[in-house]
Amino acid sequence: MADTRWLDEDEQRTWRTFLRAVHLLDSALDRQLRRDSGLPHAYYQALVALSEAPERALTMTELAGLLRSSPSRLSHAVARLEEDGLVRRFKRPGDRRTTIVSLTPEGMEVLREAAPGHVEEVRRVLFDTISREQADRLREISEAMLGALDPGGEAPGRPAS
Amino acid sequence: MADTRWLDEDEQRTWRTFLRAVHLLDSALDRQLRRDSGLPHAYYQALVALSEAPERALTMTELAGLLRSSPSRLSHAVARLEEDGLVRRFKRPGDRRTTIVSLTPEGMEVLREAAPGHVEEVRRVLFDTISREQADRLREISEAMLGALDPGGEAPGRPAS
DNA sequence: CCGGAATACTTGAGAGTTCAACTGTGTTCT
DNA sequence: AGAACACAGTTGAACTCTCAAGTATTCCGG
Repeated sequence: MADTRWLDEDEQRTWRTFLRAVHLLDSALDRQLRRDSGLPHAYYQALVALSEAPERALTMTELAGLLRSSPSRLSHAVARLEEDGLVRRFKRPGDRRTTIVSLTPEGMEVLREAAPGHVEEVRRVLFDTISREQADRLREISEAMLGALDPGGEAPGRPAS
Repeated sequence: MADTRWLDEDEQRTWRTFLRAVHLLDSALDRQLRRDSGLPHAYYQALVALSEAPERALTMTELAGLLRSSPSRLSHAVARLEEDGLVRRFKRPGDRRTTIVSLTPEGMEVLREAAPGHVEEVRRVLFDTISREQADRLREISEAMLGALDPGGEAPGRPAS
């Protein structure tokens, strides 16, 4: 660890502006989802991932992988979602280690009800405030970040937010 | 609330890529800071804000404003920082409502020790992975987001990260 | 085919965040 | 002056996330 390569003034401003934007964006989304559907954003994302999976079911490990979540975090989350009846958990036949999580009809319903408001919020805080071209740049930048942060990670999938 | 303006495929990919990048970036920073200094990122930011203030002191309200933090969150945070001896709290003479938080020498020292590693991490996850030009674009995009998220918010300050 | 490593989670404790309610102080209006 | 209101912060409970351990299976080398 030699001398620190401090941030120059431009980098400082960029960094702080970015941090603040991300912080506010995250809070806005989380608050909107909690208010309108009772789910934190992270839990909502879990339901989305399940809804797009074949059979609307995934193993804990698969789901954790998609969400970049620790096993522990996911375990707690799924426990809560199961209590609420939004997902169901059962063992995979033939492998008693593996737990399969599947989205229940109730979970799907909660998702259907939450989605429109969520998408509106995503537009409000992001896509309505930047141009199409800026969005393209943002994606490139995000992909570059993922290079360092998520080596070997596939690009996220396509379907419904 | 008329028909939902769903995200098109490009927007979906951008959104998900961005979300994932931000999530990983945040975790990386938080983990690095907790490991190396025992402070969560939010607490570190509070110390930074104080260190840059005149007299290294701010009122709770001022600090909450700079950090875009709720009064409650800040109150809990400052309570913890005070227990650790990194900040001190006292009432403003002449206004018994107002609490002033000031950075202690110990707090300043913790900051000094944490800063280099933190900056390295910021470089690693952001500035080393994108070009100078992308950084400029990122700042513009972040500023645009802040237009919707933080109406009437001044641009963040300049000094040390 | 047996013992050690790897896999797939789960659990519990400790922190941090949120939300709603509450306390104590200034301000304002009449 | 007095009532109503606004302001500045704090508190407690519920919840979520993290980290370290622990449990239960399955895989693998000798």
